[in-house]
Amino acid sequence: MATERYNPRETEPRWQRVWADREIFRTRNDDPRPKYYVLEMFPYPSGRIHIGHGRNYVMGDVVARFKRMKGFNVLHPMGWDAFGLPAENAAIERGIHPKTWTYENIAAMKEQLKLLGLSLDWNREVATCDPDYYAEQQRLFVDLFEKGLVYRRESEVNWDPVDNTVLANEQVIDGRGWRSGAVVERKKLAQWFFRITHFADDLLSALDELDRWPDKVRLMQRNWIGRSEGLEVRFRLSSPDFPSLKVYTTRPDTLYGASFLAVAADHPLARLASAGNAELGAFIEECKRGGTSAEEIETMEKKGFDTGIKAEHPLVPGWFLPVYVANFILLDYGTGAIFGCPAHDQRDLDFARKYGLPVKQVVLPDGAAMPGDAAFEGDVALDGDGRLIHSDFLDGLTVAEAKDAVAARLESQTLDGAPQGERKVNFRLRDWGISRQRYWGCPIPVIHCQSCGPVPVPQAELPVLLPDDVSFDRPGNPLDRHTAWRSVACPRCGGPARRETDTMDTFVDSSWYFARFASGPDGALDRAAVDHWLPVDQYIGGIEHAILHLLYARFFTRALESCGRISVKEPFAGLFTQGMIVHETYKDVNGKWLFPEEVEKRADGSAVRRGTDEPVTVGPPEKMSKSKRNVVPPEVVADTYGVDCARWFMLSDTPPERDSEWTEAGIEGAWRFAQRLFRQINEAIELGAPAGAALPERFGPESTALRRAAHRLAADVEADIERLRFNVAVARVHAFANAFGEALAAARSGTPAADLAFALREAAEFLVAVVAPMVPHLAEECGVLLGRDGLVAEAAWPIVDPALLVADEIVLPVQINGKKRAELTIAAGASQAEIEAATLADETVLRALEGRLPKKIIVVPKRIVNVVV
RNA sequence: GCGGGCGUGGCGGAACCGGUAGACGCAACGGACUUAAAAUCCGUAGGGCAUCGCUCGUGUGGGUUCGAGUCCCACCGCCCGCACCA
Repeated sequence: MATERYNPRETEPRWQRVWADREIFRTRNDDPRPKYYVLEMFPYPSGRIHIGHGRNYVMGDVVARFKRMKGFNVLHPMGWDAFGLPAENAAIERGIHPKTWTYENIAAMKEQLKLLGLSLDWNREVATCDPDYYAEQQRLFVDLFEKGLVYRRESEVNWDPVDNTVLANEQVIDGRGWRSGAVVERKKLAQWFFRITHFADDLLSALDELDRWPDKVRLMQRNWIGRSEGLEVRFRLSSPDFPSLKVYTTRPDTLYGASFLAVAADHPLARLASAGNAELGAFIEECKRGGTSAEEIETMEKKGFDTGIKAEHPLVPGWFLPVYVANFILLDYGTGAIFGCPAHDQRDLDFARKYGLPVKQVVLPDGAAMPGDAAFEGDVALDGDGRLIHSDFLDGLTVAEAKDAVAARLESQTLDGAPQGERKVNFRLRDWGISRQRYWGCPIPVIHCQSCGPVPVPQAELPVLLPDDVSFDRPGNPLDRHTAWRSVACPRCGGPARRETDTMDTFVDSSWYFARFASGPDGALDRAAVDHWLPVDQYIGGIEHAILHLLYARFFTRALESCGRISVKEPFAGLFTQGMIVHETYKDVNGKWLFPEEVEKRADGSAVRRGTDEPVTVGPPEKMSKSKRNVVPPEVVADTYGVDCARWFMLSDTPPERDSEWTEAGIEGAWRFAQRLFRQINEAIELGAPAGAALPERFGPESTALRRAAHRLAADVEADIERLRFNVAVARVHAFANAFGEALAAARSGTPAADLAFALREAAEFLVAVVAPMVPHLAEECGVLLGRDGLVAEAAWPIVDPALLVADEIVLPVQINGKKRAELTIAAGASQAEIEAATLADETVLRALEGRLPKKIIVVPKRIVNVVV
């Protein structure tokens, strides 16, 4: 039979039109079926997409299509995380308005995304820069403000002293501003904060319930929140102007090993001490140099400066410790002051060695020999468990007991009329600074009045729209310079006032978009709809968002709940973090990056510039990026192989959470498979029973084997998709196609009997349904061949007969002393005794035993037999 | 610096809860079909010794166990995040 080849260039656009015309992916909130909300993290509209962007959308689409087949009312929306820095950079570099640039990018990327055949409800599309989106965000801000979850305080920014502008961390390169090259300083500005720490305990404990999140993400969030139980200890100081210093520690047990105290450079004590000490003043100034990022602060050389002030040890009257200012102490964490116990903390040890401070061991690790001397010699701090030594009343106690004993002692001891110690729960998590001194973001709806202070913009006057008439010819925030926009009347007293010119962190935009998708098109949060759809059943995105975005979204959902806007507290019930698509990089003889289509691979493994003999250097696979040109545009793939092949390839081989390499060979393999599948379906229709044939009474061994394989396929792939193990699902389809191919070959040798004809037909229908979520266009085409009514996209998942999933005979591997020596074929229901008897009667086993007597036989049901001799 | 993860044939990877390591695919090689090519189909295939078979083998080194890719300890390499990139 001259079977036609599957032609994606013709069929794919046709089926996409059919889906669009019939609006089958339009989701209604009043649909009575059980809901299922699948969401991929929405993209930043950076320009054009490459095939690497498509991976997580395709994964989400497989889940969405599969859940539809399982009878769910599926919500699968898409939008644009459209505010942010790159739009302003485009404005500065190319003179194009951020709004124009952004909306042009959205239009282009939407066209490209549509090529992928995703089952999205485009009616719910939003861009966070749409006024109706950020209008609601401003209303939510005011709600949070009124709830006391928003406040203003000073906090540090990266300051470029040449451009006189605030820099993002990524704009600070080696401690210098990216444009001016000036050494960056830390500068304090009054900024707006969300009180995320209000929910710290709940954000932490609720992680236990998120059982469909990866453990690693939950662990990262736990560590980020960083709950610790410790002690605040007040030390009496020798300074009359600063009588005591409060220190937070999680290791009060090591207090007898203390050798110094240290405070942050911007601690009030540091400022006070520097008053009469120019050298210390200079050191504090030096500490302000460099950016604000923790990475920069913690990797720089640890330095300290002795203030000359002494602190009296709270447990040993007359023992005085020096007080340092140190560049690695953060004012935001704890009390901004620490005591250093060098023997039991690595950072303190490095510091003590550098400044020649004593190092006294006070914890003896379990099993270690008692040192003769309290002075500790090593370079690796002992931060593990053990028992206290050289510590007076603590000697012999465990670390935990000693912590408690010190806390009890200091709680009852007073200094200046108050307890000297106080047990305290502390969090590493800091409140969320949302102020950005930039134009292209959601304006913070606050008006500053000289007499009334900061006043939220009244609901009736919202939204505060971004003005369009701005210029980017100078560094800094154009809103600051826009006097007409800035000047307003105070909503409270009517007096002259000015608008807040900070805009919100774009993480605010992405902290509630999933709730907006659930709501209607007018932009307001629809409580009933949000409560119906949330939480998102399956959220899919990159691991790089494991902490910040996900934590902020969890916070914001709680905040909205506490304002009475919605009833849900946790936004994402299921989370999956997918890997990136990587591609080889290519450089020509001049070191210039080349696009993949400019490179030709020769049979000998060498690479040359297409159409020439110029050699090309092939680099290792890296994340697809415009700058390295190792990108593959989706149009090119769609035109040559079709998007189903691209989808199939993206789902194949590599586990979805791992990075996957895009190769020409891989996409060709997908093409071959698509053609093979199409041929097999054609052949099955020719040889198999007609549509709707009655179930035969009896099935022979061949037809039973095929039916078992088909039903097993549907059951296994269903389980694989539920667990998002797409690569395994693909492998199972391949394995089934191999079995199907054999059955078809056997059937072709004669006229198939009724039972085999039925099984062939059934297998074809199962196969098409099973691959439909992954290659939906091809499946629709096969659906037509099968004479199916209606669209495969709207069909049901195959119904599996459980009787066909159980085998009556199994093969058990037999080990002797843990090494496999034989195989035993035995009834699936055989008892332990029967298995043991059969094992010892087996010829191969007896030969391998060489007459030795079995000491023990371990039978693991349906798994393995191990004979120990 | 701190937190988290990953490491299995030539390549991508499979292996449930500690139970046959290498499923499935790619590349390769051999064969069939063809005037030829493409396409397709069939077959071979971790290393070593080699006759059934034996032996080594999941980044490295130790350990627990009847049995370890899987659990524990130490180390090496790579990747992600670190609060103003999104």
